[in-house]
Amino acid sequence: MSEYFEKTPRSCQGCQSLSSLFSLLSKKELQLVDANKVHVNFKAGETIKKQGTFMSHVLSVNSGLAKLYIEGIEGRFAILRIVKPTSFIGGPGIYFDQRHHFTVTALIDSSVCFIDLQIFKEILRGNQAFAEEFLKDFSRDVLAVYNRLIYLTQKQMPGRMADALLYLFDEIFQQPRFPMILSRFDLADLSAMSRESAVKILRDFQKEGLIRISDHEMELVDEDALRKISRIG
Amino acid sequence: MSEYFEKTPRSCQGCQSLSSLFSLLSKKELQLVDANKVHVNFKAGETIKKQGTFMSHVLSVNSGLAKLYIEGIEGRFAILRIVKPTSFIGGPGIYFDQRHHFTVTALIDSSVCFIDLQIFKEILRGNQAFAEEFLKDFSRDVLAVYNRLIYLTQKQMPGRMADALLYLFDEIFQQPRFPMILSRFDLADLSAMSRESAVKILRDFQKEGLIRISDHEMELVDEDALRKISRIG
DNA sequence: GTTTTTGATTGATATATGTCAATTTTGCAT
DNA sequence: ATGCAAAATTGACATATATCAATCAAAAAC
Repeated sequence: MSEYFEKTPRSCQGCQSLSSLFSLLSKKELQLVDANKVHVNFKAGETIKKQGTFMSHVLSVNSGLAKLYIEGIEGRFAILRIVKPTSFIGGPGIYFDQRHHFTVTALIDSSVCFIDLQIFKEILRGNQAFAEEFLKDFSRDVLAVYNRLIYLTQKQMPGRMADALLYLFDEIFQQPRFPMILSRFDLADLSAMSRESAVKILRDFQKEGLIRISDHEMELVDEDALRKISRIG
Repeated sequence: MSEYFEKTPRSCQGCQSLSSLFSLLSKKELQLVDANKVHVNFKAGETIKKQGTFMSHVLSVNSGLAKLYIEGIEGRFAILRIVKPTSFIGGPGIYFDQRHHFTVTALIDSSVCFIDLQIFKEILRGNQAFAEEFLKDFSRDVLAVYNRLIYLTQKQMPGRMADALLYLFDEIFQQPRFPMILSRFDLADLSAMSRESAVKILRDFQKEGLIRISDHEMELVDEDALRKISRIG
């Protein structure tokens, strides 16, 4: 394990990497978080949180990128979303059973703060605005899963793959050209198909000039066409 | 429209039909609910709440049965769950955008209380135990959607249909014999397949003696076999 | 009671998708 | 650089699934 505790723990006070959610905390509350957090660095490929384990902490991703996925049937995975810096990871376990219901794995070297769950809940109880914003965040995540459910079950493979690529564009990189941090396997898990099918669809997209894949880089060449494929399913 | 206001509005106080969630309210809070609710009866087939509309109220289903579904792509639906009496319907819209993100339709004659959303939120803010229980409920719903996402994308049709039937058994009727309130279309929407495919799978199940379908009644004859089909996907 | 409409059923067919096995490429460690 | 292991690719094939068109049954409307 190459996880290690940060040698020089910064204070949460004024930390630019803390999820924006925490901007609603008072100085006192932030100090409480500070005193009950652990800051850990992960290398690409390492598991940050494992589905099924006890939820002792909630997470704030300070830097890096990670995939958040449900471990499904017989070694198959469903990626719910890609986690980008300055975002909070909680999940339905916070209030249901204090367990993690997904696994989070670093895609590139990432830095994460682990905040004590009990302290977090305590602050939620005491700070109304914070609680509302937290719930809004959580609800947005839930809606994203609704959308995922619909498009994964009601579109065919090209539409699903187009959605996956456009998701990376719209939500994660905000530019049509981005590093290929997701393997074909990951893209398959993101669009609910087999690896081989993912490869074939991507090849088709490339042949038709919709995308370009060079070493470690993906470029969405014809965004409009991809959006059309997404629309017609 | 055959919806009509109840002639003799009962008080929420002591109402046996109100979702158990509300048992955590004080007398005062319950009176507040009482003063800001409307009680409406629906006939089978009627729409109780329509996706996309403004969420002015949250719902408590007092009696009857309803299907709760997302309207997806080009007239296709994804049933998230069947709503049985004494259950609460809110959804991610409460904290996200005050909109309904699913449609609820009565499967049989049903009676529903509409509780003013602002009042509901006010009570949530003031009653910690109630808020926690509400969040636990909501989280359970979210987990059910996670499960649904996995089984709908990672199992094939027989497994999905077996899951749908076992869901009706386990969660809704709690007995292997139950009225066929869901059309084949509904069962298809519940297991993410076409009507025709649903018909065929059900015919196969019947041929193999796993289920029995007589007029308006469904019986799960060989539960173990269905569970096995569910398991192997 | 008859007509009309809706839902259920069926089989034939086309398409989508997964699986398998073989091959190539790539990344990594020596 | 060299070799090894993992990932990506490919095409052939089998299977799963949707679609279509036609028929049948049942419920609702007249």
